[in-house]
Amino acid sequence: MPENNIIPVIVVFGPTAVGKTDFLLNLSKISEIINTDSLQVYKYMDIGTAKPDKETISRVKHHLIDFLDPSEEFNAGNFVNKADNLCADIFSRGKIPVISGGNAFFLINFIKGLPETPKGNLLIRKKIEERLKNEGIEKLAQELEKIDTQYFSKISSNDSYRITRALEIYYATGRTVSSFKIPESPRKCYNFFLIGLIRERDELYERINRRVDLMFDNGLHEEFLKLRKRGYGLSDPGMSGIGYKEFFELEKNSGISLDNIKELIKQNTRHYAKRQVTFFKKIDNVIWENPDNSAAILDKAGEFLKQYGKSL
RNA sequence: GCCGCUUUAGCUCAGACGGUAGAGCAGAGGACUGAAAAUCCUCGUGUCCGCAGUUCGAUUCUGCGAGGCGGCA
Repeated sequence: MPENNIIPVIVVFGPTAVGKTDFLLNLSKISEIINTDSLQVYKYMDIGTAKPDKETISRVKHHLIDFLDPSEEFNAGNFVNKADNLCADIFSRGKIPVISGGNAFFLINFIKGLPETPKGNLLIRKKIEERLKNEGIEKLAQELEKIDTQYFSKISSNDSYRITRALEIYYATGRTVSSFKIPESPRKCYNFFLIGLIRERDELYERINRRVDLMFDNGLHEEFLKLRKRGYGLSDPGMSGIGYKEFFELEKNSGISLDNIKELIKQNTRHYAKRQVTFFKKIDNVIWENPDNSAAILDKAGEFLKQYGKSL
C-alpha cells in the first residue's frame, strides 16, 4: 500500500495535436482531468484552442478549462496552486487526478514545485517595459549584467522578456533572480506516473495542418470576430495565443488574405509543437509512446493503478 | 517559327573586374527561476541546367543545346 498522504497523479503530456484528448478517454472511468493548456482556460475561445468537445467533457470531468475571461492572466503559480488543491480534492473523492496538456512550463513547475521567485509585479513590469521602449534593449541588458552577472550569462542579451522579468524582480525585491532557488527534483507529496505522447515529426505536422484546416471550416475566423466584438484586443492574455493573434494581421495589412493567415497559423503551431517537444524532453522518468500504441501505455498505467485498487 | 528575359540550397531569390557562393523562408537542434501558445540562441557543400570554347583557372565571359516565362507571328 502506498503512503496515504502521498497522492497519485497521472500526467499526460505531448505536443499540440498529438492526440492527448482522445487518449484521455482511456482513463475516463477512474479519473478527473486537470487541464494544463494555458489557453483552454479561457472562455469564448473554443475552436482555436482545440478544447475537448461536449461529449468528451460529459464523459470525464475536466477542471481548469473554460473558466477565465480572456482579459485575465493565468500564470504558472495560479496553475500550480489550483492544481494542488484539485489533486487533493479529486483523490479524496476516490478518483485519480490526471493532469494533461501541452504547457511544459506549467507542468514542470507543478512536478518540481514553484521556484522561490516572487510572482509578477505588474506595476514595476509596466515601468520597465516603458523603459525598454524608450531606452532600448541594450541599455537594459547592460543594467542587468551589472546587477546579476550570473543570470545574465545564462540568457541572451536579446531576450527582452527575461531581461524585463529579471529587472522587475530586482526592483520589486532588491534581490537578483539567481539568488532565488529553483527546485531540482519532483515533489515528494505526489506519486507521479508520467506519460509522454509523441509521434514522428512528419506525422505530427500533418495532423497540425489538418487540424488548422478543420478549425477554419468550423468557424475560427468567426470566433475571432466575436471576440473582437466583445472588445478583446492583442493586449489581452488570451488573444496572444496561436490561432488568434494572427488574425490581427488582417486588420493591419489589407494585402493579406485569409489563406495567408491560415498558413501562418499552421506554421506557428508547428514551431510551437517543436518547442514543446524540446521542453518535454527535459522531464525524467517518462514513458514515451505513440498514442496509436495506447495499449502499451495502458498496461503500465494499469500496474500503477493497481496499488490504489483501481483498474481501467 | 522568331525575339527578349530567365535557370544558383527544399522554396523565393542575391552575388562575384573570372579564383568553386549567401540571404530570407522552410527544416533541424537547444535554452527556459510565478507573463510561457511567450521570449530567445545555434545550424547553410549546393553537379551555381548540360556540353563545348577562351583561360593557369569558368558557376561567372563566348557559342551551341535543354527547361521555364513573356512578346511577336
